[in-house]
Amino acid sequence: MTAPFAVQNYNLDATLDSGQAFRWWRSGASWEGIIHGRWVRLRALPDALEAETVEDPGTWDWLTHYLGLTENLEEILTTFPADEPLRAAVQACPGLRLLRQDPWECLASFILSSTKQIIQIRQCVALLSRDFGSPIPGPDPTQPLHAFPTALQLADVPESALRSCKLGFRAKYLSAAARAIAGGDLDLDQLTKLTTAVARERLTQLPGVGPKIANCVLLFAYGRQDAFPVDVWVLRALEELYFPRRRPNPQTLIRFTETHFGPNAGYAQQYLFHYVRTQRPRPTRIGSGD
DNA sequence: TTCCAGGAATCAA
DNA sequence: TTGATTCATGGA
Repeated sequence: MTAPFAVQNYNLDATLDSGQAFRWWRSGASWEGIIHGRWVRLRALPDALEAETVEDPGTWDWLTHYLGLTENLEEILTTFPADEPLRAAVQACPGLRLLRQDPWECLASFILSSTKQIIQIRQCVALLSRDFGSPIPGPDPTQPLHAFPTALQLADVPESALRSCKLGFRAKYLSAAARAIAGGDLDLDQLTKLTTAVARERLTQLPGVGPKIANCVLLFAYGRQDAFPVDVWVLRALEELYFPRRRPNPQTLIRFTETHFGPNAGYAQQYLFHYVRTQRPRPTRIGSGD
């Protein structure tokens, strides 16, 4: 089943490969991934995206929602502050988008992301899905595919089995989170009704979820533009691009992110993140320079 | 305050 | 080839 979706200024490569989501594989000029338990192949066309599925999905709402196809990127960009770093970041990667992921998959993925690099996170997510996710139909019957395991499925998995997916010390965090969701202690659907601050507080009550991971979930799953995840890359971007001459303390930096970037701060964060990761050479580490 | 837990890729030496 | 670095959370 193939369908085209008209969209302007959508950078599929950058969006699917920008550390937001971890179940996408480049296949020639296309991307293959799994969204809500459905295999899908995506291809960029001029002013459109083409999607291919194995079965007739009926409605395509799950896909258009995930990809944020109704979002008006041009309008979002006009809300950015007119500063040089953001101008350069947007110019460096036009069409970069934010995805709208499933909250549980997003939360689980970022719990196991802590102190891991993107490639390792992808590996862990693949192993978890293979071992504990429900089988789903794919284009090649000899190649079994799996949905990302639900919280209910993971809640019953012994920690040792999670460790075999290379989760390391994060295994007990994922296990506890799965049990909290499966047992109803935390209702991910309810978070949509809460303010970002309160939702963040709920999320950080889970073990293994600090402010950075909570903000990733709030931004990448719930679309909260007032969630501004600060990881080592964004920290570097803020320091080098906005405060090149002094080293502000983290408090000052956080306050800066809360006010400077306007109503679409989350989008600004994504552009800065992608910019420092791809455009700029790794800074040469000079001993004890600071 | 500092260290460590798991671990695979990436660089510098 | 070896060795250092990367990643972010929580506990000792």
